Amino acid sequence: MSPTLDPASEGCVAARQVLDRVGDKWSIYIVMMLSGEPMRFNQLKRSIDGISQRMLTLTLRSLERDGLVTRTVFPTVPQSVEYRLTALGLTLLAPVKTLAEWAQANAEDIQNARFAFDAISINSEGNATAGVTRVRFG
Amino acid sequence: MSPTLDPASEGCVAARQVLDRVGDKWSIYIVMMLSGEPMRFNQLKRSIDGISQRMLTLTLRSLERDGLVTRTVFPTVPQSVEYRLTALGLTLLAPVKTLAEWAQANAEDIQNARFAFDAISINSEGNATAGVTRVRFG
DNA sequence: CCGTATCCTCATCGATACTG
DNA sequence: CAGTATCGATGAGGATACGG
Repeated sequence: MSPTLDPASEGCVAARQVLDRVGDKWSIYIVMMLSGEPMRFNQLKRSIDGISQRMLTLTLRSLERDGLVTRTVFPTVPQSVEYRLTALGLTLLAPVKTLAEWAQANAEDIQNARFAFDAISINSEGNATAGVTRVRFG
Repeated sequence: MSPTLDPASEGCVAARQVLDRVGDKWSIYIVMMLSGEPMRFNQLKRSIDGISQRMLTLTLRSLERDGLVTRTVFPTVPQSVEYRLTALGLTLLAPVKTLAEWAQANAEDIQNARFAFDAISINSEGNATAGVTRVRFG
């Protein structure tokens, strides 16, 4: 079909930009947590297992900077801060879900491929037939 | 619509798995380069600007391990090695393109949001009205 | 409650040099 | 041509402590 996409092409560059944005350790979790309702800082912190206060702050700031999330301070005592997806942030959910669906659909295949690959690696790969060293499975 | 996705839910975990797979610096470029035709090692190296021999090898191995790419050695002199997307690897192109399209559609909005955010940061953020410190733009 | 500031660790990645 | 081996720099990210 498509005749090889040049890495300098718009599509490649664009893809990498989203990945730089959302490919880090925590952004996805935060975006998905906010997909339903706005949440407060510590509420997010408790919901996302393993995230440090530092990384939650940093990731939220960066999402806010990119216009995906708004931060609203309520002058209660003690203060409370609410984070909410913007309209732009909401549109991000669709492509992310597409990605998640691909993952769920193919997780098993990938697992099998890994097992097969690792199994061969252990056997020190020896028996290549006619110069072809391809992983075979199934 | 959706009532907040738990980060431990399948969708979240799945999404992070793909991102771990394809969110690194070079995988996307390689997958997209191979989307049209199979390519040889140095051919890839020349095509992907800035990639080191080391990272090309590592990334290709990891793609091979996950069953996204096949590696075929031809016993020519000097030897040549051909990399090709598997059927599974080809299916990855669709979700990646979805992501790329989102990026292209919203790149400008994100840029504007960044400019706005950075501008406010410089002004030392001062004038919050009624406890709300939201970035406003447009 | 919602952060910021420091320190420290570990993985990632580039550069370089060397083999079949 | 297609790698592997080694080293060093950089930065992401956790732990902890403190401030508004």
